[in-house]
Amino acid sequence: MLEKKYNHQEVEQNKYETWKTKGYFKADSISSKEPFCIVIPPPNVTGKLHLGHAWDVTLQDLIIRYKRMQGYDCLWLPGMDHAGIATQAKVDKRLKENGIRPREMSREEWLKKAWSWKEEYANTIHEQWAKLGISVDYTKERFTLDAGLNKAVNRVFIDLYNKGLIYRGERIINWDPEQMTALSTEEVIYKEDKGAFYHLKYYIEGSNDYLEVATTRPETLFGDTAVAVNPNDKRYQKIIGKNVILPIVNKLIPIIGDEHADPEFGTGVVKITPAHDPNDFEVGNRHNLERIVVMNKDATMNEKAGKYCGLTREECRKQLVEDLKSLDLLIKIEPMVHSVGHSERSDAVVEPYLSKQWFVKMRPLADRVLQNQKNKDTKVNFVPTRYEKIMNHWMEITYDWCISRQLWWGHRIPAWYKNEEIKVQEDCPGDGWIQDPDVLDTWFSSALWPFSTLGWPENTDLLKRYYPNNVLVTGYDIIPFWVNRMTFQGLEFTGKRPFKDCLIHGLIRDKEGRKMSKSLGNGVDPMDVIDEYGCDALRFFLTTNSAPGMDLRYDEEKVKSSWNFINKLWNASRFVLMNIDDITDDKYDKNELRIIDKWILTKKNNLIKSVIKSMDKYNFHNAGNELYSFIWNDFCDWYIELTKTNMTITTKKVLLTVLTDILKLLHPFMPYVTEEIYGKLPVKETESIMIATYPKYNKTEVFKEETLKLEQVLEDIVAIRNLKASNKITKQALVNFECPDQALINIYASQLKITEENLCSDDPDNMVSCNFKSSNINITYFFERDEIDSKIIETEISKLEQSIKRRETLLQNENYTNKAPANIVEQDRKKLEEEKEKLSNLYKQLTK
RNA sequence: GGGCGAUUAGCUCAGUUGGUUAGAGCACCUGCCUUACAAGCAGGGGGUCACAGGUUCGAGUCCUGUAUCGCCCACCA
Repeated sequence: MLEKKYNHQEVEQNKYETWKTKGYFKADSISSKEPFCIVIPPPNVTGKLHLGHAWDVTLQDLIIRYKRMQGYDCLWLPGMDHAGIATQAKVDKRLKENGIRPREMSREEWLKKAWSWKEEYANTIHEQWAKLGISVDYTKERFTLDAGLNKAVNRVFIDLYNKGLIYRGERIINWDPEQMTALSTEEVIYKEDKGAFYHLKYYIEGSNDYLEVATTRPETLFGDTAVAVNPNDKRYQKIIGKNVILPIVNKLIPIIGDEHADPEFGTGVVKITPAHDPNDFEVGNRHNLERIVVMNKDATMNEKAGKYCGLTREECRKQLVEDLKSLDLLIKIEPMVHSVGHSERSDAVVEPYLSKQWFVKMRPLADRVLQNQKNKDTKVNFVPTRYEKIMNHWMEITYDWCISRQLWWGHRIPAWYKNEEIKVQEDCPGDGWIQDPDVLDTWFSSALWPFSTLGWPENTDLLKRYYPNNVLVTGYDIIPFWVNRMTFQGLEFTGKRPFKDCLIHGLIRDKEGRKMSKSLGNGVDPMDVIDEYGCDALRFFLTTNSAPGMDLRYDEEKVKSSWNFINKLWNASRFVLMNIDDITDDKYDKNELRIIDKWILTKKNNLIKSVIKSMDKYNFHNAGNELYSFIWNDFCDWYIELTKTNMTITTKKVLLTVLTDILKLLHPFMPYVTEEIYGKLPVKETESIMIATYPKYNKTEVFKEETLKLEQVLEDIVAIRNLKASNKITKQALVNFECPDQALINIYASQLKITEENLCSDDPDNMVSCNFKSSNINITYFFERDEIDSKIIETEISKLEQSIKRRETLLQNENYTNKAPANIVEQDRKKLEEEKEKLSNLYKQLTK
């Protein structure tokens, strides 16, 4: 027998290990079953999982458990991401805390430390996955840096290189001076910073005139190789071709005409620093300008900066501005707010930096995606669909992807150098060849995740069976980094989309709607929530409190409310189990079904139909809310109450049937408690609910007529209770039933607590009669006159009268009756009749 | 500058292809320890669906515009 109160800690103990050892999580590859595959978005091995991860994996577990119960052969493939730059930063930080300078270690030694870090955090993540109850197939687990995936990465790199889609070149890239590596544009976060516009004098050669040049970055002037004006700008047209004297440096640089200079902006004169600005780089290309790098890799000034050599960018700017001022070359400093790029990981101000890096040529790859998205049978289907636009837009504007990183933690670039020669291949070409020391952007390997984890480039059985994946579940913030790149790599290397559907969820926010972050300290550890309320309560909260694609506010009250719901389920199950211990099978005799049984069976089947519909559309909040209201309102508040007075053997079997289906429908939402209760059922099809079959709509269990009849009875009961409550009637009234069906009379009597003494056959004198009539039942309540407040009845009457009037006008409107669908009009007619009937009963109550 | 989303009950959110008196949870009010559950039961109150137009027999839902908040992308010499 169940304990009186739901105890999540006890319920959730040991079950995960049992499921795992029984092999329930494993894909079975049985060819008669239809395959269904999800690959987990691999969490970074940089730390613990947060609430966002919990949400993400819970959604996937929900889908997988649902599909598994529906008879699919489900592979949910787990794994983790080495997270190059993020992990390297963490490992370095730890080494520094222990007084070790990471860059002074040998690469091999450092990698040993990194791998042991990986082991440590992988263990934590495994423990957390277990606590979240997720049914991933651990026998297929992968890591982005393991040998198989490395093979895939090399293959893709080499192949793209041979196709001319990967090249090495000197470009302006985003440089993180703290991590001392190149970044992709996606890894740069622009923030509004307070800066200034420094207006400087660039004297024109052989003249006392100067050009007023405005810049936010005076320290880069050492790299200036021209100043540009717009060729159409009348103010400056005449001086194009002349030279100016570069302040401090005192060398001559040309004045050039270039469209890049916007006459409307600033002074209309712009200094050109091709090695430190992407636009200037382009200008430099057009005018064949020299590119002078003025900084070292740590963003300190180099020898080109003369006496400022060795200073940081910031120090240099400060001193330089002082010096310009004293030389009367500074006109003014205009404070301004402008957006400045910061490194996503280190938060360092990113330096646009001329450097030799590897790039993926994006245009052809992106075009292929755009083309494919036009075909509804082969495109990636986003849920909600609006996110498809985000991907398409990215594909339209994307430019070449810088993929080399000056890091140690990652896939080594398969390129070899000997003097000026380059060979791109997996193995060392021979003596004297040196491999590129750099590694690839983490996302280069993550982009292959949907197929590399299945054994690609080998044409494995797994790949054939589970690719394309059925659905990918991730947050909208990851679309540019990951979803987009998986899509073009999938198309390029497998010829297919990586997944059919892409279910997008939002971000978890705190109760005030703020993003959860370390700096705000408003993060919530999912493990703490699980300790306090249980995994099932957390899961139910996460899956039923937002629509697809929307953000979710974490609200402890709602987790509590989920717990309460589970407790309700627990107690309802307790009631059922207390009453069915003599049951040996659940096959009820259809001829023995009473109206209440038929009603609940009908409702249950409608529920099944509607839950499946919602689940298939990823509308989990709908499915969950429907289950909630069925269980609480229909099953507990009505059916269980109705069974109490007359518990037949058939009713017991119906109780068991309905409870079993409820547990199965709820299992994807709350695996533990459903398993616990299922285990206590006297009759069940399988040893675990995980491998039981998902309920199906059964039309032989649907009884429309009886259901309607009982619904009316229940409505009456509510109306009578309401009448008694609003009139504060405490004395038991006299009641007269005119009804051929004793079963219905019993229902009224039990729910309204009417005993034999209250029954009367004649109209008593001096009492107010209240009539409730539904189908062929006529109930008359007799109350003491002073117990009935006529004002309450009058309000009722006026409400009804208004409604009747409204409906009559509507039905007289020919536009409406002609154009509206017949069933809608019919419904209105019916309602009107009902209202009129009700009204006449109310009049009787008033007049008698 | 371009795009997207939100705006519905005191709070947090749902609301299917337009269908006519708009739902839930929490909170609130009244009455109950009724043998599964007081973390509960029974009953109840509460909304000009941001605003202004339009289409329609009918609009929370579709169209146009406005406002406020939030996000994404681009630019910012």
